Parts: sequence; structure tokens; C-alpha cells
Amino acid sequence: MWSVRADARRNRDRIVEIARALFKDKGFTGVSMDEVAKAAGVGAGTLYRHFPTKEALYDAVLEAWTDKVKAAVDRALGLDGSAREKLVSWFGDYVDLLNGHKGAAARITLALGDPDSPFVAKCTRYLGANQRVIDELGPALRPGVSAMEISRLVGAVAAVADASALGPDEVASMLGVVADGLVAA
Amino acid sequence: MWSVRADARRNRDRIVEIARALFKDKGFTGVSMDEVAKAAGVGAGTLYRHFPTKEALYDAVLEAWTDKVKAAVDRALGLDGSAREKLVSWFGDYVDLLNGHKGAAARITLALGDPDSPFVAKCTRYLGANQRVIDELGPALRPGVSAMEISRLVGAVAAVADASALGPDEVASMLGVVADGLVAA
DNA sequence: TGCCAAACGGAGAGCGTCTCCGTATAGTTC
DNA sequence: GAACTATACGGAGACGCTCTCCGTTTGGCA
Repeated sequence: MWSVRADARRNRDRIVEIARALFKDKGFTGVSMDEVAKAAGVGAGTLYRHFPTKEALYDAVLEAWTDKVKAAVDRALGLDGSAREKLVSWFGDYVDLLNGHKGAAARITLALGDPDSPFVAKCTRYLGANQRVIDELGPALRPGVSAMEISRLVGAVAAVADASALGPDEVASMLGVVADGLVAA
Repeated sequence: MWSVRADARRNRDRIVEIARALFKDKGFTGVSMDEVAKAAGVGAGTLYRHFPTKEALYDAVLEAWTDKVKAAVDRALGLDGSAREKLVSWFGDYVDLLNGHKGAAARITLALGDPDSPFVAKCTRYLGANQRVIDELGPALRPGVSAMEISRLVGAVAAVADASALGPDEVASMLGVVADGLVAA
């Protein structure tokens, strides 16, 4: 036997699909693994066979997210406008992408320096996106700024916005402060 | 007797003292209530009689903190220097004040908009401190900025710095970005 | 000294993540 | 199509957490 058994593949797919809906609805901490298992019609053992931890499951749920991050940074960098406008657009998109996934922003941001986190792939993608921003906007940005620093700053804003359920205006204003700070000489 | 029974008072004091040491050492999530109870030599019921939730206990542990916040903002505003320098000094002190209390920054920052949080007193004090900054530095700051916004931005940086165990240089750099953004026209 | 409200201790309820292991089955082999 | 085996399944339950309930003890006053 060579590939994965058919029932296993079917179960895995269904678990991810169901879990995505539940997490989106209630947030990471608002959903229990038992709940996911029951909703997906599998036993706890099966769930944990596919995803060794709850965070690993969440990582799978956020799979599509990485592509969207790439698209957002592409779009922002392609805009006609100042460096500040590009930053604000990209940051805003990033926060929006995590909107509706309660708890995701904090988890990804806190995983930024941790090579053992289940979210490494997401972190790498996110850091890479900000590195591209630095590469393209370089001279317009504060000298010496790093992708890690930008990622942490914007991630921190996203996490607070998420946890405190801030409105778009409040988020935009905070991102404006960060963007201004990043383009300041 | 009029007020609290002597044994109750004694127990309360000992619990807070022991809990402070434990939380400082292992962080909020790293200490269980059972552990606090055992270390303080009381039963779980006694512990919960004095502090109805774990967060209420944490609030009591961070009691002295509020005075230090006030002192820090006083000191920073009294400095000779630019608005930016005053901001950086105050923000740095704020982050330092939460240093060593793993988990405190995130909890206080996320409680900023929540009137039911056990940390309301701390939030009020912190917001008040940033309001004083706005009152004194007013014209030098970005127009329309609010104490809530500053509190959230700096709190977000503090939370990430705490959770990712960032070094002083990394924190200073991030706070510099925020300060620049806040003084930008 | 006796009384009783106040405070105490700790068993255990309830909920969470995650593990273990006996059972069922997909897919191969003859 | 029947037998066989590696793979996957289900769910009881271990373990740890916050917090509650209630029978027992005790501080402080009459």
C-alpha cells in the first residue's frame, strides 16, 4: 500500500472542512476538539491521528491563507502611490485576511520567532511578504528596518484588533501610525 | 471585630505574596491555582473565597504596578527633550514595568475596552497616563490621536515583546517606530 | 465559657486536550 | 471471491485545569 487509504483521505478532508466552519464561527478557543470530532462524525482518536494537536488542525484550516497573503502584497506593491499608501493598503489587507479567524493573528504573530511552532509555514510566508516590501520600497523606508520587525508590528496590531473586535476605522488609524513610523526618516 | 477576621487577612496577604513570586517566575498560564493554594498552605476553597477567579488574583498581585505607571509617566514628561524622546522614554518604561510578569501585557491590553474585566483599574490608570501625555504634548502629536489608540499600540508591542521574549534593542526599535508615527504630522 | 458568623479545607464537578487499545476495514494477494 | 494484514477507526478514560459545594473549624464577642 502505497498511498493513503481512501477512507482516511475522506475523513481528513471532511475534518478540515468542518473545522474551518467551526473555527470561523467561534474562534480557536471557542471550539473544542471533541466538538470538531462529533461534527465531523469521527472519533477523537481519528481526529488526533490526522492532527496531533489542536494547533496542527488550525494550521491545516488556514492553509488557503498563505496564497492570499502573497496576492495581497502583490496587489499593494503594484499600486500607483506613495510608499506610505502601499504600506497602508498591504497592512489593511493583512488584517482583513485574518478577520473572522478569531485568535489566528495572535497565534501567527507569537509564532514568528519559534521554529517549532506548527505555524512555521505561515510565518515564513508572512515574513517573506514583508521582505518583498522592504526590497521594493527600500529607500523610502526607515533605514535598518527588518521584515521581522514589520511583521511583529503589524501582527501585534492585528492581534489586538482581533481580540478587542475593533472596527475598521480604529484599525486603519493604528496601521496609519505604524506606516508613518516606518517611512519616517 | 469590625472588619475582616485576623486569620483571613493573614491568609490573603500570604496568598498574594506567594502568588506574586510564582507568577513572576512562571507567568500567568504557567501557574495553576492549586499550585498557589498548596504553596500558600491553604485549601482551594480558601483561595477562591479571597479571589473569585485566577485573573482577580493576578489583579491583586499587580497592585503595586499602577503606582509605578504614574511615576514613569511623570518622569518622562519631566525630561528635557523632544516629544519623541519623551514618548520613547515613557513607552520603554511601560514595557519594562511589565517585564518579568509574563502574560500581563497581553491581558491588560486586551482588557482595555472591556468594562467587566478584573483589570479595569489597571486599564483606567494606563489610559489616564496616556491621556496626560496627550494633554501635555498635544500640539506635537499627530492630530486626533486618542489615549486608547496609544495605549493599544504600545500595549500590543509590549505583549509581543513579552510573549516572544524580545531583547531590549528589538523592543526599543519597535517603540521608536510607534513614537515616530505618533509625532508625524 | 459558650456561641455563631466567618473562614477554612479538600473532594469532586465539569470541561479541556490528548492517549491507548481493541475493533473494523481497505486494499492486496492468491 | 476469500483470506490476510497493514492501516485506520471509535470512544473510554487519563490527566490537568478552573472553580464549587459543603461539612468542619475557629476567631472574636457576650
